[in-house]
Amino acid sequence: MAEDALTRTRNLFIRRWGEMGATWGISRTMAEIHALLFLTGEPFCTDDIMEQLQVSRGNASMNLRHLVNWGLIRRTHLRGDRKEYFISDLDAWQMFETITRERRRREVEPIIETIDRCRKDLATEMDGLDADKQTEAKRYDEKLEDMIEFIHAVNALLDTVLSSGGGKIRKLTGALMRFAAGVRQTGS
Amino acid sequence: MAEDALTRTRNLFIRRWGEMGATWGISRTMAEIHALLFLTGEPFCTDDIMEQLQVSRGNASMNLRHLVNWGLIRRTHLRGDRKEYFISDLDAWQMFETITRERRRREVEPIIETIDRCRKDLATEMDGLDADKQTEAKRYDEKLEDMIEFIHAVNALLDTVLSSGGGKIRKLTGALMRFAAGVRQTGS
DNA sequence: CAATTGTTTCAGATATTAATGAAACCACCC
DNA sequence: GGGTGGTTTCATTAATATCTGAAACAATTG
Repeated sequence: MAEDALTRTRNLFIRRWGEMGATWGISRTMAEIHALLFLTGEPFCTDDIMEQLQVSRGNASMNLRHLVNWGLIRRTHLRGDRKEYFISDLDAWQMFETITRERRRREVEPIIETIDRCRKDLATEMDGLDADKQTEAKRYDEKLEDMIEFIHAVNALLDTVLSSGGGKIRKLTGALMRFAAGVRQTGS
Repeated sequence: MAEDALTRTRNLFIRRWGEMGATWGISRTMAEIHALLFLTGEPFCTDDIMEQLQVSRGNASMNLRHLVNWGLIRRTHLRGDRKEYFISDLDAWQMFETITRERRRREVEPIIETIDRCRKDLATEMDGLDADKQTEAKRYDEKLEDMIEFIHAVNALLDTVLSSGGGKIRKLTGALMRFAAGVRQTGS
């Protein structure tokens, strides 16, 4: 039947997107709403979403708000209509950028702070420890330093990729691959 | 007191690591066990872990198994001791690689399949649709194509980074940054 | 300013997920 | 084969996260 191919595609995509979101820290409904808006590119109002996804008003409202806070969708209005509509007009790369920045701020920054604090803590108390403990403390510190370095390296890499924008990603990857090949040949 | 700096550091790190894991799809206990093994680098048996983290035998056993399945820790034995011990001897980069590969296999592959299926579905039914629907279908397809391209680009980038190994990351990032700067100047 | 339309909140209900602990299991040794 | 030390399973319980729906709230209109 004519309409089914579209609807089926939409629903399948929405369901999977929702599941995927769930394995990340994003609630299923939130991911599904996003999928719906992203895929259609059209403005939807709260009632549309309630009907399409069969969720309650409260649920729809909450998750729409979260999505707006994340910067993944935005409010909009249709002329001649009092209702608020929501729309997703970011492309995949912009979405990635938004999510990355948000998660970094919410999750990575705190762990960096924690590690720094742990290391300071260790350093200040180092003197008071006997030899065995000092060795152990040193081992901890090395691990923590490694971790910090790793995080910084990934951050730097991400910044570079993000700031270069989606349009250039293929060029970047190409360059990177060539470079990596070079590094591998000449050794570290 | 002498012992406290070590213990405090350890516990703080473990707690945070656990929380962080929880916001990813990793259960708190699993992340905490991993943090404990990672930070100390020492072999622990099930009973050690039960005591250190105050969890039940079943919980410890289950999560140890998961960690082994993920490839993040491995079983080992101490001579003269029948018990099984567990150890984490991967560095941050190896961990990243392991987790990335695992998550890609478990979460990204399925969504690629879904999208491909959606697009095939759309393509085969395209002819039967009237003009409006065709336009809409086309729009869906474009979105899906974008998404696929994005995923492939990220995969390629990740492969490059992963295959180059942790030791070379700084060189890679440096090269990438220089290149990105070049691209930005000359335009896409 | 009352009626209408639309949005947000929140206490309680529901569903999902993780943890417990006792029992079953396994492998080895004597 | 039976005892011992160790590991795994799984039904039950506990904790979390999520969703609902009705009520409170805001804004707009006639």
